[in-house]
Amino acid sequence: MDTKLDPRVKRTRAMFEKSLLDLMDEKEYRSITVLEIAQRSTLNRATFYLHYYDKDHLLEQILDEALNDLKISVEVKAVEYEYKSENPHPIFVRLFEKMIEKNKFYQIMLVRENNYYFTEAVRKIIKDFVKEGTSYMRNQDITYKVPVDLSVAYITSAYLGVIIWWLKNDMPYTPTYMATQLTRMSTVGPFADNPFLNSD
Amino acid sequence: MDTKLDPRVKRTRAMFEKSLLDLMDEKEYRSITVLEIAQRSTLNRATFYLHYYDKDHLLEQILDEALNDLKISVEVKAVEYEYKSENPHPIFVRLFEKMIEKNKFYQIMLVRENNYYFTEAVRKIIKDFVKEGTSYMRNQDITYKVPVDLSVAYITSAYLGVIIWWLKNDMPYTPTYMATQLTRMSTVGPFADNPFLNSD
DNA sequence: TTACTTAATAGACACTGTGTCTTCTACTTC
DNA sequence: GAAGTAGAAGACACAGTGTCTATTAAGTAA
Repeated sequence: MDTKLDPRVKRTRAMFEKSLLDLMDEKEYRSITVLEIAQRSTLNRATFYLHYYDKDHLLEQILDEALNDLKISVEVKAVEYEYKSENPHPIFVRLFEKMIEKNKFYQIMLVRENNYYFTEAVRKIIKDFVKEGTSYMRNQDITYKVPVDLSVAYITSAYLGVIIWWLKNDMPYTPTYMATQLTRMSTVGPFADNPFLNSD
Repeated sequence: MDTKLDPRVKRTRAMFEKSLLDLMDEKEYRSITVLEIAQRSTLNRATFYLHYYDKDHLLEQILDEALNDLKISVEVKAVEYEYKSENPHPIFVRLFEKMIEKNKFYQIMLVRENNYYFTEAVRKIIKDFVKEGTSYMRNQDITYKVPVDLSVAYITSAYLGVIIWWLKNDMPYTPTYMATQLTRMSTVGPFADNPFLNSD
């Protein structure tokens, strides 16, 4: 069903996708028109409507493809990981590596455009990862003082927010460093010696 | 300069503001037209352009007023606070109280519409609050293992994200409880006894 | 109260962008 | 080579924007 597509269709869609991405690199999404996308593609505006309902539909296709690509590289393929170690989870490292690989794309969607659909999809991926960690903790009979749903929302938002901060600031730290620091923040906190543990 | 406004102008602007807010309660911002706002206000469309450049400009005015209101209730008015105590910072509690007071507004802007301008302004308010806490820590000669800018981004995003989560879920916890849990999360972490501190 | 000033109305206008449709031409596939 | 489908080109009605002008209504100050 994927290979049996008319080569003209494949070519056309690829051109529309590339054009929108190029335009989004130059100006904000809101101000881009279907005519501009068509002209940039050297295709006719009517042809656009042969493939998409509207501009949003084209963007959605692009985002879905990117999300698929991200999900694949973050998939758990029999990764052995010891939660007690100081090393970050390899899947978490891969997330940062993917974002470096396609950093222009992620900067546009997560930072500049702050695209809700895409951001929430990335949040979901992070959330699933965070949930795995907390369910591991509960299996180890480690009890939470903070409600689990609240603490999952906390860590997920923190991870996502820092990733966006990191992209915005042109990725100043390596994937391994980032994954290590975030893991540290969500488990032992930011301090060298926790000053609050005595007064607890 | 505020009192010397023509009463007709005050009335007109208030009507436009109310109309847009009412409409945003019913449908998404994108789909609202200037004509609709005018009709809802029983005012003429041309009158709208006497006061605003466009729809975005009107929304900006509304958001600026709301931000001003929020900033005032979160202002540090000689609040005595002991950082070592288990009690949350009273200013932090006030933030949640304000959001309950105007919960419909905050739900629309921070959750449903996910308005970038407003969300970032709220983020800034939270960030300033977080920064105060970390600068207090540094004055106490408490050293950070995680870079400070990274840990500020982490805590700020976590706070903001949990606030949005809390609004989305119809504020299931009280302001004091929320402020307490978030303070706990950012200092001692989510666990009753931290299982990572031994292996550190 | 009157006279001056400014707001709001009502309707018209040009303009931009959308989404659809039709006819014609050019590929692709069998 | 013939049939089927994709894309081009241009026209269309429509919705919404922002501006402008002439007219009416409301506020202000002597």
